[in-house]
Amino acid sequence: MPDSETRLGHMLSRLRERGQRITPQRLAILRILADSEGHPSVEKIYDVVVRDFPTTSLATVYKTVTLLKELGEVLELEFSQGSNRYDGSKPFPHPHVVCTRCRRIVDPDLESLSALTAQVSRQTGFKVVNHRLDFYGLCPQCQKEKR
Amino acid sequence: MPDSETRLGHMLSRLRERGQRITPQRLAILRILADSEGHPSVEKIYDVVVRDFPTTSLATVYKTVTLLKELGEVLELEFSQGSNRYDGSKPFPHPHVVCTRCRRIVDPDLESLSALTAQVSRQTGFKVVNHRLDFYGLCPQCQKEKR
DNA sequence: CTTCATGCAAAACATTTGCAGCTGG
DNA sequence: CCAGCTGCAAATGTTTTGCATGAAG
Repeated sequence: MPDSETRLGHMLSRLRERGQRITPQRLAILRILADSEGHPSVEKIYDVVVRDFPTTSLATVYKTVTLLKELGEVLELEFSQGSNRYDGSKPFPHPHVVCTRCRRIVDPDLESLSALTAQVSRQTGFKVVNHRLDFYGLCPQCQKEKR
Repeated sequence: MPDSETRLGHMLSRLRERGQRITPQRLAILRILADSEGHPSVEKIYDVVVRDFPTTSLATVYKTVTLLKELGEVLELEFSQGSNRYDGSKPFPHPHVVCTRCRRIVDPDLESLSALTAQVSRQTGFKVVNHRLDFYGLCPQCQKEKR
């Protein structure tokens, strides 16, 4: 698979065409986000990056994530309690299932919400450009645990 | 309409049956939440309550809202940037439309998501107990404004 | 070389907590 | 009375910002 067709390759060229630099730290952050199955938090990304670059700071991770957000290359899932979670592999709105116990987040396969979006637009007069659909509950593993 | 059938009346009895006190500040907070068309933030509630009770503190509002949340008598809409918003008139999950410019929040009328919820449950093995569906965009008023 | 990025520390916010004093029932 | 509430201030946790130094291109 040619580099330009991978998520990482795409992210890299988006950065380059904006004249942004590719530093080793950035590359490490991009790698993690590009195939982020786990919807990592900034802290989680940081934990992995410091292994290779011990002087890395949280601020740097925040700055890079913010940059990618502006480019639309990462999807941010906001949570007011606990930290935000990020998805760089599917940077477009899609449903999530969130375990309220262990905070695991997975992607279910669902029909698109375009019909619903159109209906909302018609009804409220809003120009709808984004949406968020989360389901909350207990993941299979947490259902087995006591309490 | 008998008191027990209003949202306010219902909230009051829920508090009483748990042995919680009805203070003047609490009553004021409950009133605002009971017919909260505007999905107010804690700050917004506070602003209104201080008019009548100038010594009121933000902490008190937070504490009362937390209490109502535990009782399931208020729905919390979490936002990591900006403050959380609360709905005491419909304290069960329902879709919202959020203006990304002025932060106005309105309730569209949509079919229930029970079919979707069941599908998610089946597919992921999660025990789904809650959901959140937000649409983001510009409200009619903000579409008219420049920029 | 000249931006732009990094990394530290401090600031900014929303929210929570500890605790002395107050008050509803 | 007295358990529960209030209000102040301090603490918390996440994210942002300022700025001097460093490195990518």
